[in-house]
Amino acid sequence: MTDKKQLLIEATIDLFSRDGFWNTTTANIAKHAKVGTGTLFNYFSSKEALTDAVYFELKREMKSYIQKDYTETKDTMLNIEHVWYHYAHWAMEFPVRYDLLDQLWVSNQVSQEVENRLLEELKFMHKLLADAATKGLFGSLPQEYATAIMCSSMQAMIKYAQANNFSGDALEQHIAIGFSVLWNGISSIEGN
Amino acid sequence: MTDKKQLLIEATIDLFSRDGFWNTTTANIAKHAKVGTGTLFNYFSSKEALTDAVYFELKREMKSYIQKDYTETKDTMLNIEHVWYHYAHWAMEFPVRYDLLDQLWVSNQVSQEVENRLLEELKFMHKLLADAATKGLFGSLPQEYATAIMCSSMQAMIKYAQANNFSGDALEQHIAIGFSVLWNGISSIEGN
DNA sequence: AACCACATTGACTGATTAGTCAGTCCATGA
DNA sequence: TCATGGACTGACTAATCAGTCAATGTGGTT
Repeated sequence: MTDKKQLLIEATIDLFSRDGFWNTTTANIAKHAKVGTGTLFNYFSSKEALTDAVYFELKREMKSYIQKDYTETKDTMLNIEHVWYHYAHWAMEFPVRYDLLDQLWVSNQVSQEVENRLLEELKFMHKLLADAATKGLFGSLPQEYATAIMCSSMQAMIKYAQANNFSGDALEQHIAIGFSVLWNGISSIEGN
Repeated sequence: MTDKKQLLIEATIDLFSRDGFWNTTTANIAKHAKVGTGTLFNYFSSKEALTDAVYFELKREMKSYIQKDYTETKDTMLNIEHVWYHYAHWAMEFPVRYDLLDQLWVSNQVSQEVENRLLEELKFMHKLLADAATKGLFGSLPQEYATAIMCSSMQAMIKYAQANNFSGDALEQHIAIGFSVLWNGISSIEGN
């Protein structure tokens, strides 16, 4: 990854997360990266391509952070809890990056092609969910629905933690409680 | 409410939900409402004012739908369940409106002034949550966090129902299961 | 008919934007 | 010292948009 390319991605992260995709001009991104506007288009063919690159970079970083210290155990719940903890910590450590990831995910700025490439990249997380479903940890809930509930619970948990500036023990406890609410909720549903 | 005003709001709902706020031009809205572009600005001082009006209208409709057949009981959980059911049914009956409400809520297109006016309008729902917190139904969870979890669970439940085109008994069951997951999760947390 | 008040219109404007391109700069090597 | 190629630049362009306004249409009153 070129120096300038990384500079442009960092500038984009800053401006997108601060002003949003639609209020950020390519000229401004170049200015913040301290390069000419033309340079941006040497590295990225369009604003969309730049957005894709930013999204990919953020998800890749998030994945690396989660996989750090990750060793799969036989207890699938523990594995999922690991992901829950590390995702939350990543979000609290890099709030700007987390907010932008959330923003790009909710809006539809990211191309299908990048989403597909990320399926490959994040395979271990999908495998985790498939394991849980196979083992009956989701009761009668379809795997996709259980996953959706997990994602939205995570979002709510992190947002509240950010809003209240949790750190240290208070943060740890909040993350743990959030996981309990989720897991107790899901496992309260009986299988067929 | 004038005829043309309502026409413009309906056109805006259609186009915003289909193409998004940023890809919808005022000229296009006017065209879809079959009025001149100038007319739009006779009724709404700006695109932002129009957006505010749309958001207010949608929330007002949603509230009316929920309050239909609503009689407060002493069992706060039942009251909340009523809201859960009716909100879900509103979303399934008016998916375009629900999607747009969600979109406007996530993005920051709506002015603070309208949000404040809506606090008044939706007071009965906030009272419901305050009651639940007072009665200890949220255990040791702060009311704001419990509320956030409810909102995100609702979002996930509705999105899944829409994606799978649930209707009839399947829909009823899905809504009920969604509430169980939420409520069992929340009430699994002990009070202090 | 004549008049008026006001609703409606759409061509127009000024501002803004993604993307271009002719030219500059500079490191390398002969 | 000069030539070469490619990285870099920012003024520029074509397109787009929110919002304006002078002209036109309309319904009511005398």
